[in-house]
Amino acid sequence: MVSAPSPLYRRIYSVAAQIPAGRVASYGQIARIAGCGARVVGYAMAALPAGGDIPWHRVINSRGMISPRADGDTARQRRLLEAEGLRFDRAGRLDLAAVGWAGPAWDWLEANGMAP
DNA sequence: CGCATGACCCAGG
DNA sequence: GCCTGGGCCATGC
Repeated sequence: MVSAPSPLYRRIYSVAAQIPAGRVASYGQIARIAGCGARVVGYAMAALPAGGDIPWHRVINSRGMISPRADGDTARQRRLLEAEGLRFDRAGRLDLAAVGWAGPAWDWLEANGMAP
């Protein structure tokens, strides 16, 4: 048996579950919505059960990079994101302005009716 | 209840 | 652009 996550963790998971495919959100962004510290979001992700329905791979740090995970398998997260059409630059970073959840560039496109 | 740990963030040099 | 130090706060022993 597995013990149920705390209410705070469920809020964090609930927020993460709403990130659309093809976009990413930072820990701090989720933390602000869930009402907790950014560090707690990372802690919640580390405690996430494998095989769940939470798109944990769409959660990255504020620099647009994949944070070193407890499992150490950052390559898997990168493959999952690339499978959704995301592109990493030479430094292994994503363009948050373009693919960030409600990023400025995306907002501009929507405001002008140019969003896909 | 104190202490250590951690998939973070921001400001400064 | 990189590295450093401080702040953040829940969880487990």
